[in-house]
Amino acid sequence: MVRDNIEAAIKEALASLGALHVPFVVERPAEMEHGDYATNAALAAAKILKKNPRDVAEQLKEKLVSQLPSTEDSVGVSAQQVSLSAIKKIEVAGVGFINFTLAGTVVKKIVHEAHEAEWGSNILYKGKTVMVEYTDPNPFKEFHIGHLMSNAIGESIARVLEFSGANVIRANYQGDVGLHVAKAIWGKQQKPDASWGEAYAYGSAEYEANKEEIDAINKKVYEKDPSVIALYDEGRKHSLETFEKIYKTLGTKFDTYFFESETWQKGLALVQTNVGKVFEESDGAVIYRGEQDGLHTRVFVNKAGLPTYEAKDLGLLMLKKEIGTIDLSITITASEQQEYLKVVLAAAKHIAEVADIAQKTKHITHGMMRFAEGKMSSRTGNVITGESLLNDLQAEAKEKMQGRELEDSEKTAEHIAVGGIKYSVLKQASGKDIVFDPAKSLSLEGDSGPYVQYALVRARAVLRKASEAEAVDAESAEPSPLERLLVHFPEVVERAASELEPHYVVTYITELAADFNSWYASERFIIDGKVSKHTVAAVKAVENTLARGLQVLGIPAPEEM
RNA sequence: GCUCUUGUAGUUCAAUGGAUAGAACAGCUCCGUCCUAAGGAGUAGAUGCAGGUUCGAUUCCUGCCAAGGGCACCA
Repeated sequence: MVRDNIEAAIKEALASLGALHVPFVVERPAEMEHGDYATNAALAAAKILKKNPRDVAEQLKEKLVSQLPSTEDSVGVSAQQVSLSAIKKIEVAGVGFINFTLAGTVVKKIVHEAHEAEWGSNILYKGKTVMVEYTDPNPFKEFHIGHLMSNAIGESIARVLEFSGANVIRANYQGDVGLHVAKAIWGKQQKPDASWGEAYAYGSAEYEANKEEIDAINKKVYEKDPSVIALYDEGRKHSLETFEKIYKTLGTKFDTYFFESETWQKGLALVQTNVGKVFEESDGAVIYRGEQDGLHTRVFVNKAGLPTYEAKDLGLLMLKKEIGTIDLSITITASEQQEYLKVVLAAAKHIAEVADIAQKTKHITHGMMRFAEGKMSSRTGNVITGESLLNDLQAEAKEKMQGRELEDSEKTAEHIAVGGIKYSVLKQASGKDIVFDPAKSLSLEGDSGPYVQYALVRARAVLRKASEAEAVDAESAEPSPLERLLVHFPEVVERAASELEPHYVVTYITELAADFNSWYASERFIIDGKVSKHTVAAVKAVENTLARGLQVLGIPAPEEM
């Protein structure tokens, strides 16, 4: 990437000025007049050297210019090997910024080769194996909106990491034992004709009145007692199959599944062998005193001797470790589990078997999805499940498309619904609550998944028409703002990968889509059956970049809409 | 009470210690025979409060205020 080359050159120039280890950034300036890249290196160095920033900037510029070849032969440079010779202009500006403007030929070259080149340096995570655990729904319960959020974030992080060269293992951890299972089974026993969802709802509602009976079932499930096993297997299978359909719609394919029915024994064993060392007994339970790490105390094994979720999570760490060498393990959950997981990981770091994997674990959280008031129709009463949300949005999308002749309007509506939800979830930095407005998420006016999808569809339509037109050579003009924006895509994804924040990609492709739409509205591409090769190349680059951007976000790209 | 997270236009979100805080929606003005107008152009509008560090703070530190999460056998 050009950016990397500039960064390396600046490092070299700084070193020759005697300023080592200066923290600086090379970024896209807010203003196009400031060039294609800008750095605060001189400002940062001036601080360390205790000199005037402008003077340092001038010196730095001199060094950089002296590194430029005297002949401006940038035409023979390929997109991957753009060197400093690709730079047309280096300027000192403002309080001491150094701005770089790329040679027009180089911008065009990068842009026009983009559709062929394997983009991205693929260096950041090259050779690294990263496990991403996300979605985590519980069999016997509904797939709710939180799972949708976890899925959207996890899938995009997985893809962004893959873009950066990582080998990603997608993992899903599901609670197939526990009280919720017992409630569902009890409900089904009482009402054999009810659906599993209704059975669970009934069991939940009746739990207090039938506590003993349901608790007994819970124990039987753990023990795989023959009296419940048939019903258990049926319900579990039904849930998992339902989930699998949703994953398919959402575009996720998991590599591995973990279940609580596999983690609890391992976790329990880990806790038991460390009582007196890591854990202590208190009031009949086994606890970890998180206060030693500035956290709080949590119960790992309850009075009855059963493992809590904490112990099960230790068992999960064991299972993850058994998969093989993992360089980074990412877990995505709702933010309400943030403090909880800190305690579990703190305890795990004291246990030899799982200390290493605990050390490598990063927790990414998402807030709750709240709904803009009064704008959500729900067919299932008060509860909006992930499924019903998808279905409602799909129906709404289909309605919006009425009058259009599409090959597969059902599929297109699905793509729009999924894109609308995912975009809404991914457009902001993770951790905060999301206010979801269904109408806005499907609207083509303004920031939305469909808006970006639509820009892509338009670009594709132009390319189709252009392929029927006569391609003519055009005078090579200076690159347009749109083309200059296209150059930055790889570094945006790389930043998303290094910070595990997909929203950078969302912001970027939205800007790109808007710029393209603006261009589209102001320009006629095909005139009298003729189209400039130049235009075709630029549109192709837009199409390619939008498609890739959506792809790393896990947002489907419809062919038409 | 302790602790974590978050406070940016009317609303929903951006901003890597830097250049004039950037978008979208809603508002107000405009653009319809043409490659998908499900679009586009323009306009107005914001950093919770008070200190501190810095050449420079939405960003870092301290205090306050406000919202949300967590704090013993649920997940």
